[in-house]
Amino acid sequence: MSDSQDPRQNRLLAALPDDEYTRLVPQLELVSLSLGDVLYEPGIQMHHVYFPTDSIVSLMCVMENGAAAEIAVVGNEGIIGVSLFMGGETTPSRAVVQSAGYAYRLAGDRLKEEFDRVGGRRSGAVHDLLLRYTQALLTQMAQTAVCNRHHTLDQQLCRWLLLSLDRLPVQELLMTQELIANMLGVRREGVTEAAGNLQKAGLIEYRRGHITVLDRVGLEARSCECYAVVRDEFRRLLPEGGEPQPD
Amino acid sequence: MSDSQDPRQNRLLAALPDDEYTRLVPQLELVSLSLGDVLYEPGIQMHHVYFPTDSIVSLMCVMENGAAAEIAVVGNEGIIGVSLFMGGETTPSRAVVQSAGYAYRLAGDRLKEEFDRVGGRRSGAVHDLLLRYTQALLTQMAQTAVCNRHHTLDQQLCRWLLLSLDRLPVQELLMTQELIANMLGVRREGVTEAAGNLQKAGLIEYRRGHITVLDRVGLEARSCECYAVVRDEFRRLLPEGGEPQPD
DNA sequence: TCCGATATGTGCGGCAGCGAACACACACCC
DNA sequence: GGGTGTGTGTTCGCTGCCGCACATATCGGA
Repeated sequence: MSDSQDPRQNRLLAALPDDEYTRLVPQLELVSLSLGDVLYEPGIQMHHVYFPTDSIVSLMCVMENGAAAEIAVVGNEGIIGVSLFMGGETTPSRAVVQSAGYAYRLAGDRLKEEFDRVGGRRSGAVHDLLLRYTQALLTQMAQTAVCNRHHTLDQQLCRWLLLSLDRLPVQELLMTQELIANMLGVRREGVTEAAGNLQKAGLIEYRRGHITVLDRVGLEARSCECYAVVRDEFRRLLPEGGEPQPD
Repeated sequence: MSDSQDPRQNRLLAALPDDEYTRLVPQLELVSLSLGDVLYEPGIQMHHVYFPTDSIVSLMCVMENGAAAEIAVVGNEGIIGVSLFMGGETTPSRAVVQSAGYAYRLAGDRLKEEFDRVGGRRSGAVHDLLLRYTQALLTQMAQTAVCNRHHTLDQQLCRWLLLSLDRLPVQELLMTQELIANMLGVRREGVTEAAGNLQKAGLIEYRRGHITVLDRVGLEARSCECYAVVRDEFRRLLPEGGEPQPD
């Protein structure tokens, strides 16, 4: 996994001009993230932002009674901890590692410094890039909201699989149905049924915590439009678009 | 309504330091917004941002089949058109006037100018304020997503009424059940039933497009926690908190 | 004052997802 | 290679909301 050891595996970092990038690199710290690790708790002061390379992190909204739902997913296209540069310092949501891997982390005040830097000639590449990412994040949340309202579990599962897949270098997810249910905020049995449908349709293969995607195009067809909306908006707002999809 | 003719009825404008404010004021244009007016369509280039004074605007996410859902509501605490300073220029959502009234509008490039201004001594008050507002907006969207997932229509109606009420100078809404249903992305009949429940409970009074809130505290008790989460986050992030509530 | 448009109330069958309880089956470890 | 824990499949009745169809009430203008 020497690939994950290159900060520029993260597409935000990769999109920075060389001078900004070289200024930041020495401050980046490679960290290994395990499934279930919690990067942020609601209301707790954050100290770092994270740039995933081959890990995936879910932003979850947790309610008083413990019920929860994923509101966005962040992989190598993004950053965890936008509130550190947005000015709020904390958020009411939780960040949980959904797929183990690596990320580079950076002290919040270091990022802020770079974010606020106007620079002699160049006008804040870090600043502009992070704001564009944040707008993409807004879109993802908005789409999640409307998706929760209108779409069936089958469709949402497809969307979720695709969004995760786009953020991984492989076509396989290590993920139990229980965990997926937690992310989507539904019953585990519901996921069992939906996943069974997809398997019967020959779109995925399931074996005890391993999901392999067999027919990506079929998944997209079965997914609600929310996946495409989010993907396209990321492509529009961020360099190199939503994903370096092979096909 | 001479009150609505004061830009500082809008709490973002009110929160600006005097020099920024006086620089902006001459550029502000008072506009009257009627129920149903559309300020932005998905993907269309925006030219202005809007600072509501006594109007309310809903941000809607509209799907291919026409189904829609509100993802956030903006009143005198906020601004419509964050993508103009976030860098995206457009959004995939629609902005619809939910409650008629006034707003001040400002050319996008003028706002951007002020947003990017670093200023001699002061470090971008406009910049920081708008980013904090945007973070609050993020929270509102996130909470909408989880609310759509987990809460009953009764609870959501309460939340919606309270959020709208906080953004109005009066305790009465001009709003048909049909429109509310559109906002929430549910059936009109469902709203009829939920509103009937609230009326039976003595919390509101309903008469053909007019909703009067009789027992605000009761509404809050019946609402899901989402209302309080959003309100508190606005209070935390923005000067003077979520609302100048009388009680 | 009456009419018509518009808003609201109500009743049906249907379905997706919930919550609980249980049977099975695979993987891994000793 | 046999157990044990943890994933997965399946069943039940129940509820909340949908989609449709229609009855009634209210407002505002001619």
